Order: sequence, then structure tokens, then C-alpha cells
Amino acid sequence: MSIPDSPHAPRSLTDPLQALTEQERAELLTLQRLERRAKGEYLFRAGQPLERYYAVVEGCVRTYHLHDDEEFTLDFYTEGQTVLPAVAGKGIFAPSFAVCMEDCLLNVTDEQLEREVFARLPRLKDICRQQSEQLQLMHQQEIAVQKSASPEQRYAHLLATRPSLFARVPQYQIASYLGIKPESLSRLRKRLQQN
Amino acid sequence: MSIPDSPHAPRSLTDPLQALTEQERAELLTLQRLERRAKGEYLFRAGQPLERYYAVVEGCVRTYHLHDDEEFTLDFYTEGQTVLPAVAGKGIFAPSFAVCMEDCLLNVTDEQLEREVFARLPRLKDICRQQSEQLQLMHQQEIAVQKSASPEQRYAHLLATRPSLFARVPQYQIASYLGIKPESLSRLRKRLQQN
DNA sequence: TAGCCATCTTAACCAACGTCAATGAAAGCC
DNA sequence: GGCTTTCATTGACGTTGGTTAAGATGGCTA
Repeated sequence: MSIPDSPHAPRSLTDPLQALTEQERAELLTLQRLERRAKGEYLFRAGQPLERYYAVVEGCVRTYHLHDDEEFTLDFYTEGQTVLPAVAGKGIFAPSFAVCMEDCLLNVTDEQLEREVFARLPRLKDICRQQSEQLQLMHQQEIAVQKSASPEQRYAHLLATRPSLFARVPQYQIASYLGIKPESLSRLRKRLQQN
Repeated sequence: MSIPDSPHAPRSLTDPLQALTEQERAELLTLQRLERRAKGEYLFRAGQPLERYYAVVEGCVRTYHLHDDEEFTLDFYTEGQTVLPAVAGKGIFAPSFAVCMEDCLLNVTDEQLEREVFARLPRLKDICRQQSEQLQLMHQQEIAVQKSASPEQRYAHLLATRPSLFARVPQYQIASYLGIKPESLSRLRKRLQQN
């Protein structure tokens, strides 16, 4: 019933900004651009060019994939998380849909802003690159878990690591995140209660 | 029975070196370091610091994840592919095992060599970054497929896109790549034959 | 050649998920 | 309040993958 959690492949990231000085962080705050999005609004849709990327300051964003008119939830992003790998720019197209589950406050970055920020805070570039590499390894890890863990294990793990999600997100979307149907999740939960 | 293949999330990459001039490519050839590894040799093991990364020039490398003494194949890398995201350096640890399925000829890069190459061919840095971003999107795509496609669909897709693998790799490892047991793959194949 | 090992297949049984359909419960709307 | 909509639950039933165990095949070696 245990989830494979390699000690060297963290599934959650340390705040990348910790490496900055107080002053640098203050400067970053003056540079960043915040936007509000209402519940139900889309940040992007599959196939669209990705000109901006988003970090969640407040609220919850869900990404999903569409296949045979059915949604498959890829991930939920909450406070402090960056939606998708922070990738944007020419020739980059969204592989999925991203929709706000709640009213959101978002930190929005486009190519130009990224250049400005990196110009002011050159150290941030390396930090971001490291962050991106960590994320890649985490994705490998996620694929591994998806292959080796049962739906029940994945559910238990989600419940343990992100319990607050269950209060913010409808269960049928959690089910699709776990890769099963809502009815199955319902029965799975019942099974666990009884034991 | 169709596999979700978003037109904008390519599952195979264009050769990143196409963007280089003939001369640059020639220079790259003089810089690169080739190594031979025998069948069965490990490139790295889970938890080890990743000081080098590898591209397959000839042969086949398998990465896998270990969970409850069972192997879960993450991917097979053949001619022209880079093993894992090309990530290496301080603080980076292997999330999985990588073992040669055949005698291999590998293109090996460590941090120092990477610096040298980037110093000689500065354009390559951007190319690699773009490549890395594409890879990240492909990983997202893979997670989506893993969630939305049945083992049968994944099998059909693998057969269609990488038929040569079936001649190079034992079937029980293909099964673990598909996320099922060898017996199930055997039955699945029989089912498909009959229909 | 005989024996061993790894791999693939087959069969029988069980558990778990998918599907379809019906019922409840909660929230939002007129 | 009554209505609709959305979401969660439950049941019946079929399909499929996991498990276990037993052969079959082929290659390798003593």
C-alpha cells in the first residue's frame, strides 16, 4: 500500500525564491504582474500558442486533456504552484486546457516580462533552470507512479499529500485525476471506510 | 481505439541539430565523447548523483523504476534518443535505473563538456532549452495518455509507432512499460489476433 | 545429449474497474 | 416554495487485469 517515493526525487518543490536575498525578492515583487480571473475562465486551451505562463497566488486551476469528449484531469494547481512547466514562447502550444476552479489571483509572465526579470535578477535564470530540471524529474516520477501504483494507492497518496484538494474540487474530477470513473472512486472510498 | 495525439504536442522530436550549420555540426562532432557499454551495464541507478547524461548512438537503453522488488519500465531509448531528460549536475539524482539492453555506443556529456560545447556553439544552448521545453510538454502528453488510454490502446500505439522495439526487447518488459503483467499482454495479443 | 534457464503461453479463479441505470442529496435559480 | 441542475452513491452485470500454476518453446551449457 506504500507509494514509491524515491528520496531523491522530491514530489514537492522547495520555494525557488528562498535562494534570493530579501532585496531581490522585493524587487521581484515590483516587477511581477498580477491578474484576477473569475471561476470558470480559461487560461488556455489545447492547441493555442502559449504566450504567457501562470503561477497561482490565490485560487485553484485545473488542467485537463480531452479525449473522445471526455475530460482527463492532469493536475490541480493551488497557491504557490506554477501551471504546467513554466514554458511559453514562440512555437510552444498548449497541450491541454487550463481552467480556473475558483476566482483566482494569478502571477502572469510573458516572454518580454521574463527577459526583463532575468535582466534585473540574473541569478533567477539559473534558479529557474534548476527548478525546471527538478520538475522534469518529478514528471518522470509521476509517470512511474501512474504505472506502478493502483488507483487505491494513488487515492491514498493524494489524500495524504493534498487533503485540502478534496474540499475544493468535485470528486468526479479527482476520479479523472486518478485515472478512474467517479463510480469507481465512490466504491473505492466505501471500501476503505469499511476496512 | 484511437490515441489522443494533439497536433501541437509532438510525440517525437525533430532533430535539434538541424538548426545548426554544416560547420557547427562538424565542430560538435569533434567535441563529443563516445563510449561503448556492454549489454547489461548500468548507466546509473536510482538515487545516484547524475554527473553525466547519455544519448544513444547505437543500441538500446531501458530505464525502469523499482517498487516492491518489481521493475516498471519507464522507457526504451534507441538510436538518436537522449536518455531521460538531459539533466545532470550538482544536486541532481537519478530517479530511476538505466541499463543497456544491447551493446551500446553512447554519446556522453558531463557538466564540464556541456560548458565547453556551449562556449563553442552558443546557439546550441537555446536549441537545447527549446528541446527541453518540448520534452516537458511531451511528458505531460504521456501522463495524459497513461490516464486516458487503455492498455490495449497503448499497445496498439506502441506497435504503430515503434514496431522495431518488439524485436529488440523481451515482451515482459514491454508489458511493464504498458503498465500490465506479461500474462495480460499475452492475452491481449491473442484477443487482438482473433478480432 | 540431457539439463537448465529464461521467456511466452494457457487456463482457472478472483478482485476491481467500466457501463448503465436509478436514486439521493445539495446547491442554485425562477 | 418548487424547480432544475449538478454531483455522489448504489446496484446489477460484463469485461479485463492480477494471481497462481502449469506447460511449451528455445537457447545455452555442462
